Amino acid sequence: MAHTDRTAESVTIIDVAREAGVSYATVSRVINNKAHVKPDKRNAVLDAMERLGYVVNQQARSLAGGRSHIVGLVVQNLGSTWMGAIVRGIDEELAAASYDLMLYTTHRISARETTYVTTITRGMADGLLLLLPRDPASYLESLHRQRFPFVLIDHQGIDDRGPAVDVTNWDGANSAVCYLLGLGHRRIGFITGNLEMSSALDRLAGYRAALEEAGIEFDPTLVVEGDYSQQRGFTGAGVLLSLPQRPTAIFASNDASAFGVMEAARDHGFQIPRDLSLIGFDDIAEAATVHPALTTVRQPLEQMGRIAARMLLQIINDPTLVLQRVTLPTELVIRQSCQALEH
Amino acid sequence: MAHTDRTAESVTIIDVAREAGVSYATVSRVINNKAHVKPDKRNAVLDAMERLGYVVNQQARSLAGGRSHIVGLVVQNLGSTWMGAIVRGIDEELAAASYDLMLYTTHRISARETTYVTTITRGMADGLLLLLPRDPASYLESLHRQRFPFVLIDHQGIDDRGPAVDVTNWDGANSAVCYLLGLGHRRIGFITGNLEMSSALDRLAGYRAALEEAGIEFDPTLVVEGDYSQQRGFTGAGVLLSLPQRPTAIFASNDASAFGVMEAARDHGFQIPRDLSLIGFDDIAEAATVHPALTTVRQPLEQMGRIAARMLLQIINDPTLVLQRVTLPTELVIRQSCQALEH
DNA sequence: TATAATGTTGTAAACGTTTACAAATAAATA
DNA sequence: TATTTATTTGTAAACGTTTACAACATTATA
Repeated sequence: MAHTDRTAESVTIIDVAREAGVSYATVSRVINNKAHVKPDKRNAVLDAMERLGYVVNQQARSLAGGRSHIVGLVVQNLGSTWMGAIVRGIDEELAAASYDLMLYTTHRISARETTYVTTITRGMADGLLLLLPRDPASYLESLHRQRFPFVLIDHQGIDDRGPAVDVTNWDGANSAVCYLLGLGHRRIGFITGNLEMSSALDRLAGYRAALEEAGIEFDPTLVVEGDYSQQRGFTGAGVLLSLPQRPTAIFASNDASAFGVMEAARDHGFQIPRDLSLIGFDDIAEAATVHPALTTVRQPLEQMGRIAARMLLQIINDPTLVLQRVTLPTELVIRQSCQALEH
Repeated sequence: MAHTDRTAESVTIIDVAREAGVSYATVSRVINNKAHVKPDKRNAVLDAMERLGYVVNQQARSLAGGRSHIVGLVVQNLGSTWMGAIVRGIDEELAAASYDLMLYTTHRISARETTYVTTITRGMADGLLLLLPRDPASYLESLHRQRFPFVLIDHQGIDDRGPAVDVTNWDGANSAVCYLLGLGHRRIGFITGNLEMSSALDRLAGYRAALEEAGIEFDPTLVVEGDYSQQRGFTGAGVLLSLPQRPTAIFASNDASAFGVMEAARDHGFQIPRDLSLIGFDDIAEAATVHPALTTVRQPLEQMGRIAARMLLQIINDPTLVLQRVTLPTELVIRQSCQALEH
């Protein structure tokens, strides 16, 4: 209420102790919710804290051996809806535990790798969330050796060992293609993601498996390499649609490239879904608002973030814990971008 | 090279001092590039640091009264290309100064406002970058009173006082509309941004001024309210295109809503630019790859981030410095989404 | 060469916490 | 009630730095 800015000159644990008439150790116990404090003293401390507008000094706390209450987030870049959703989930979960988020870009890390990771692990952060690091092998190894808490998001890890969160990429791709097959499509184009990422590989494998199951021979000309960008989706679709025997449906490895396919289709005078069926992957917000609304494979992005954060917090609180990889289910969301093939 | 992980057990300034045969104060001087250290000792320390793999403990450093080398970034959400570009600029600039980035969401701040801001200012961060906070008045005031270093990005501030970075929103909108007028358009639709933001207000004013200059009476039915989202751009364009006297051109307050206009135009069977000219604002990456490529008003997003970060660093290093608002120029980027009106 | 001025180095205290340990108090047992 | 045991509280040291100050070494000036 009225305790606005007396705080400006730094209220310490000692000020609180004096105000409450106890020792500073007792104040520390109250702050950290430790046992062995009588209810009346506890209340006195709480009151004093409120009155003085005390806030803990994290630096001092973590220097003294406690937790820093900071989690590091390693990302490539923040400019995608995809990332935004995951980070939102992470942030919500961390906020609930009053943890803060430190941002590290992979760009920086690769520069002075080991030193940088050491800097992070040396006190600055209690744990690390690695969001799709392209080639994390080297510092992953280092983190592992130092037994520093970390969780991988949407990445296979070095050997599938250790805590991670991902989704059923193979299943998702597989069911998307099965859906198209069910609609009567036989020539189904595929635009890959960035093939350095395991998610892209898994989706490709899911596509191929679905065709194989259906007894359709794999045609490499129907697969073009992309990189999860709208631009590459556009050019890839351009190639596919210019084929002598063009595909009647295209499965794009993510929504962004599917939007590129939409552009290309329009350029070629094809209407979706009448002349071409289209499926994406991710279900980012735009997928529902685009026209025609995009049929796509939903990844529970926000939930991925939440769960990863929760796992990390668990490990931080109990370092002996050995958590396994969590794989969340994908789900085919049927909208207006596909239709049955007419003969 | 070979100093991989001896670091695991925490190398301190004292270890370095022992190794180099000097006192720890000297080591501190070397680390902070202070004067009064003989070259040979300086080198001895540098060598020892390298040999031991020393990295500074930020917590201890800032507790002892130094800088934390952390800058806080306050944002609403990370899911837009727009934000991604700005943050990239910020990150690059900070990396060069070996500053780290702490992420704070406005969502969190509003919850326990003053306390939260105090927490940040009390040691955790040396300064704050405020990226488009919707209504920052209350904590802005608090920051100002505490003389805590901060820089506003793309926001007017309480009274236009204090350090900030923004762009010529009015000019940009004005020149876009002038361009359309030059092409012969007279009925020009406008889709606003989120009118709680000053940028949206400025762009609207620029639009109105251009019409007025050209002696065209302002027609309120040609202005529909949006919120910078693709979705609202779509619905807004729907309204405009269904008008008995539909506009021959639309100026959307940002690229995302312009993409919505594209969808709507297609739905109505209008082809851009033949039947409808369209201009956006921002020049995000997709603007160039979309089809037809979008004519738009470019904001130097990455540069905004860079400059804001640089200003903040300046203020941190010299708190007496009084920096003024920096307004960067926008630029009309002409692509394929507009054409001259035929009579 | 003696002295002042300047440059270099080291010692000690401080920053705000946590935590091991000791002391004091209260409760339980004989 | 005397003694043991458990609970509560306080004191002191530590975490890894920065920085004021004092001490020492060097160079410049007279």
